[in-house]
Amino acid sequence: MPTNAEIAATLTAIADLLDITGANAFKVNAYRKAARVAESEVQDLGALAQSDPAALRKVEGFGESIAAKIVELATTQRIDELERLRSEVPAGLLELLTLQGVGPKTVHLLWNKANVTDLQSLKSAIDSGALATVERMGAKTIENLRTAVAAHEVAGSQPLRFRLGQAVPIAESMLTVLRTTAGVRQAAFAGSARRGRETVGDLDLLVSCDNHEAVRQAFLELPFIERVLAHGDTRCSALLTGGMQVDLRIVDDAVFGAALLYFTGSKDHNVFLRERAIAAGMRLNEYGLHEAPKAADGPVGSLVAASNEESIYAALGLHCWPPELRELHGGDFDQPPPDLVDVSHVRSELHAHTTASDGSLSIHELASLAVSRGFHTLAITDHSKASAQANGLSVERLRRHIDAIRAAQDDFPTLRLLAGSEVDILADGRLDYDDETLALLDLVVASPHAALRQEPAAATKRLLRAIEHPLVHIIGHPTGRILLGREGLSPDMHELSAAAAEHGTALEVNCHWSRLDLRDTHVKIAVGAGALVAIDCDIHGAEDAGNLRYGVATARRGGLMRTSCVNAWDPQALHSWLRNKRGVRPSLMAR
DNA sequence: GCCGTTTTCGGCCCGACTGTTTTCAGTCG
Repeated sequence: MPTNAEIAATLTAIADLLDITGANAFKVNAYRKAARVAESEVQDLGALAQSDPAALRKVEGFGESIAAKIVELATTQRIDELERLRSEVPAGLLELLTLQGVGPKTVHLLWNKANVTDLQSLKSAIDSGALATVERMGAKTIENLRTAVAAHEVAGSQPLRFRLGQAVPIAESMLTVLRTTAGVRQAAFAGSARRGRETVGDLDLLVSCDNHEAVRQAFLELPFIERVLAHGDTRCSALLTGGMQVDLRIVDDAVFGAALLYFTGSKDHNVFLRERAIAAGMRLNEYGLHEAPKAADGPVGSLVAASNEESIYAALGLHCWPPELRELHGGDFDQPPPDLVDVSHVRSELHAHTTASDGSLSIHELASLAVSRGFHTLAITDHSKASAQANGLSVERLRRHIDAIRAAQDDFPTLRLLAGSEVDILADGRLDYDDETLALLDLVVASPHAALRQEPAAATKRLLRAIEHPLVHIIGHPTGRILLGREGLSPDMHELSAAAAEHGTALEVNCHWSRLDLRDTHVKIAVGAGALVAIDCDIHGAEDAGNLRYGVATARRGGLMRTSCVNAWDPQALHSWLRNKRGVRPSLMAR
């Protein structure tokens, strides 16, 4: 049965092939949008296609034709239309679409006028001079193709993605420099980084100022810029060392909000807002919300809103939705957004390591860090014995460690120190300490660290057993995935979330930018099931505290409200849950 | 191909930049 990711990839393949054949652009767009929907959908579309095909039609972007193709894929493992397209279009042409500056029209031209069928034949056509005889292939275009092919051979055909926690610091360091440029009023990063996506393809920087030229110059002189792709009066694009693309937009300060809204996206959200503007007799672009033109080709009417995002949403009769939720939500935007958890709500760290296992801070250093973060509770959760690579604690060492934690409590009157453990969930779901040992602890985080290539059914059973364990409070990084590195477990997240809700066990969003596990779609499932969620930095060193923002962004993308986030509770609610988690009801939770 | 507070047909977001062209096509976001 195809996964949602496989369905998305299939729909994208159809879109790419249709594009190259010169199909109607709106049709191509429909497939691309359906692919984006499939990728972020929390229902198992393959299973739905088999059990209730009619339900597919209720998903935004799936009409009669695309729903039928998903059913066809789920029941026959193939799609006739896709096979037909593949027989028609040389397979090697798809790779050309990934070249910088090369789109479907150019591929179509290369294929039909220069007999190019893959990367190799494109190189030959460039080197032999054959391309120069083709229409619209001037010297500059051919040189750009040569550069794009060379870059592609270094980077590979997968478009580069960068992890959020690596991209954001780069964006902020660039903004810090740009803010010192004369005439700069406001500066921010936008795009998928502002929406908190776990990986980003590029950086979008936005600056408002009185002097466009000065900002442009300052940008082009930034360190790490390897190649300038484009530079105009309002837009510059450059590649950084390492391959990340950075796009700078320069606008007047009066329209900063409109530009920020537009460049934050998502694409689908922009389309939604612009259509809403048209329906209301207005026009929306990056320069503001205006009254519609009097005549079809006439100038736009008077300005309605532009200086900030809130005023634009308000003028469209909408609530201002947070960037993390500006993805695909169909008609949801007419409703007020949920009261999402925020970085400022988080008042406890429930997953932290000391030098006793693989952390770099002592108990006292960790506690001081927690105090400086304004927290009321810190759980010390070093590794259990099975994590030998992380110097996991034997039962004897754990008992001494608990004593040391209890002894340190006296030095921190405003902070409640909890003696905890991050206990390995073994491959069969047993825990790495016996119940008698676990009962000594104030808090138990149970996490999978090994056997991360289990079959989904085995992984589900394994994690369910830990969720149902009465002494477990939190399931740490439930899938064990490493972004852009390791897929991790693929348990049935609906089943896990339902069990977590029933047993009062929290599922963790691990804030480290290489994990972000639970991921956004999993948080959404957990929220839908009414499960509790913990947001923890899994602190190994002081710098890890700065990752909180990434975990919170991931949780917000999943729609997590502060009432369901145990780290946002006041001390009474949190400690009451820890003592007897089954009994906790929302009335006990902090508001 | 999708969709509906202009609803089953006729729309579908819109502007910047580049390069090849003398007014525009293609790409990108």
